Amino acid sequence: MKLRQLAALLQLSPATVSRALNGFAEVNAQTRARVLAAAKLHGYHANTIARKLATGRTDSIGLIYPFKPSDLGDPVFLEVIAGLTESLNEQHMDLVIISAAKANELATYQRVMSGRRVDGLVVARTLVSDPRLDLLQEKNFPFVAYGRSQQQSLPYAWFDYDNVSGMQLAVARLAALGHRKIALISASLTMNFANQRHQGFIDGLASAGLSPDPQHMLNGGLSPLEGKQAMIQLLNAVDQPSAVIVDNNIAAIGVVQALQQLGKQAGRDIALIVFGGLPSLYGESAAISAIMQPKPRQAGHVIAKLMLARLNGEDVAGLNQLWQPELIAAASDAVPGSLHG
Amino acid sequence: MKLRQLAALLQLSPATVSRALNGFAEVNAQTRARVLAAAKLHGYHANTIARKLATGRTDSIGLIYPFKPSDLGDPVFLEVIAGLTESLNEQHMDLVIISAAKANELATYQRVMSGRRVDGLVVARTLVSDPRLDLLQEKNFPFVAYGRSQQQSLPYAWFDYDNVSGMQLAVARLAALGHRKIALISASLTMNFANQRHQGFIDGLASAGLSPDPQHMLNGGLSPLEGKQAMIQLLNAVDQPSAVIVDNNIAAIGVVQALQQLGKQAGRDIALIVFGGLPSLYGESAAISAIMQPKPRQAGHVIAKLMLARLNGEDVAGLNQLWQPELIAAASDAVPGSLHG
DNA sequence: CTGAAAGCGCTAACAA
DNA sequence: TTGTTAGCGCTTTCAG
Repeated sequence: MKLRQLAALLQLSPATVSRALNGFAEVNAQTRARVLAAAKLHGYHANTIARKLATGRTDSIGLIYPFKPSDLGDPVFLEVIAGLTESLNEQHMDLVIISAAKANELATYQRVMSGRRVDGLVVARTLVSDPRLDLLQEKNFPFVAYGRSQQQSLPYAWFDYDNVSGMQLAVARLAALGHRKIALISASLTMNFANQRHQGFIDGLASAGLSPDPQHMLNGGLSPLEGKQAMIQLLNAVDQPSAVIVDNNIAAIGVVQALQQLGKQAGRDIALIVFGGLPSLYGESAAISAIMQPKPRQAGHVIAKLMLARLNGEDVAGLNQLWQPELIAAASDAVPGSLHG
Repeated sequence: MKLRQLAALLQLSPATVSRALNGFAEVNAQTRARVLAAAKLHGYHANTIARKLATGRTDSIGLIYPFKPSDLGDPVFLEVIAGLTESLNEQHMDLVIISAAKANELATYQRVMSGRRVDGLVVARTLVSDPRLDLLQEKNFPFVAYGRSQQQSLPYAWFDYDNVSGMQLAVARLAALGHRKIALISASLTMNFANQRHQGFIDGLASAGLSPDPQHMLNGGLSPLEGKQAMIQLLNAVDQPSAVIVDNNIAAIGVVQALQQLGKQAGRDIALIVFGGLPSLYGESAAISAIMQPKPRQAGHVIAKLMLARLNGEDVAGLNQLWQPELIAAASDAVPGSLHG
């Protein structure tokens, strides 16, 4: 069933039927009722593609996604996506997930933008210096960044959790417990979240009157294996820290494995705080202190809102949201630092 | 930049440019080279929407997805999706994820099919009696089921792991170790995978000369909480089983939590086998015996292949694949059943 | 309030 | 091998 047929059936022009269906005000109430009834009766739905071509909009937003186990394992990210699609669907928009190998990621952006496959893009896992954002800004293509970057001269729409303050919370807590040797296990510092958390760590130490010890700051870990290796290195160090902060929950899994393997226990032998918390599916989750990014699903809703505003032509300078992480204290950081010196 | 402009630039007709770009054989080699060079130079990419309208294809397949934590936590499912998008993207097709609340899931199917938003649909988490498959078959809309159903009179394309034989493997292993009181924790038996595993359980017991004990067959669990409750019930039962099989890895997380909480250990106090294995991120994963569904990413590739064949008009009767699960033995089932009776 | 007509940007017969 | 000409199914001016 297509529009023309429906119109013929009703003895109306396609234009009127289209207007009735799309809720234009000028249509006679009775006519509209007839049209809607007939559409329902015959199960008519407008061909999405044709409508898209006519209106110029695709009613979909894209997420270019290099599928990697580490992303899939991040429950916060997945919840954000879930919230995002929820909100988009309310607006009759789709989320199109486009997988791209890391190597040709930029080329994929080019292709998607140039082919107008989507109305806008969500950029996740931002880098400190992010060529994707440069490209999008250069082409003036609508996007919302989930996470910020540090090299953009022009404003852009973004949502982010406050990585600096979140890490400061963690350090302040440990310092208050008397810890003076606090270690940090970071993801690669080219990733913006890791870079900011790293900065927050240094800031936090400074606030506590401590100075950073390069030996206690390991980076590069965004996998369980790397986290495990880093933790083993710390535990075997001559100058062992009394507390460890892990800046991401994927590496944290390896950290916990390392503790198990060496017969150590978080909260007894060493203090541990995980940024993002252990994946909620993880059994011991409740026992590990965490800096949590609250309400990830709602964060997805907000990203959708920012996107719609951007598509609506609102000034990007106002389209930012910075949410505060929260400290969820549990047993794992309960070791007073003084026991260890 | 649109096709017409590019054509004008090259002093060619739009048709020729289109043909050159789309690899039609009749185009002069030199002409094609010129066109491709110019397209590259100007970063021309065909407008996807216009192409879609002209060809009648959307070059995308859909996955209608009720976002729930349990799905997101299932790494096998996520890997399958990853593999699916990988293969589709090779064919320049997208996977469109459309989120739908459980309540209006069927209505969403109607809307998507009628609006021709996608060329085909992947149906996941099939039910023993699945109205979605009925609807798709009735409308003759292309689809591939990930998992089977049991009420379809007509053939359809599907991919599935052999749930019956997988569960038989688990039972046979435990029986061989001397266990005579084997319990099963199942997801809802309206879900086809759970139903089939349940059947495989009964079959497996029969092969071992054992008869099923209703007290040891609990169902309804597809969440950590439900798994935990079921396990606690079994552990506190007067007639305690010496071995437990959990039919899904989400509930299994709760099962492990229950063991921890009651101070029991899998492989020492009770034998445990998990269908699907514990999520790979889970620390103790390696220690838990599992029936694994091998190569989920390749399974995604296969689903893509089946879909393309279906869109190509191949007979659905031949478009099925049944993969065999594998037993990965570990310490968790090492308790001889004879110790317990 | 409704209709006629002109596209949206591309592809695909049919001609040449 | 290339060009001409119609559409794909809808929306949207512009008239009426």
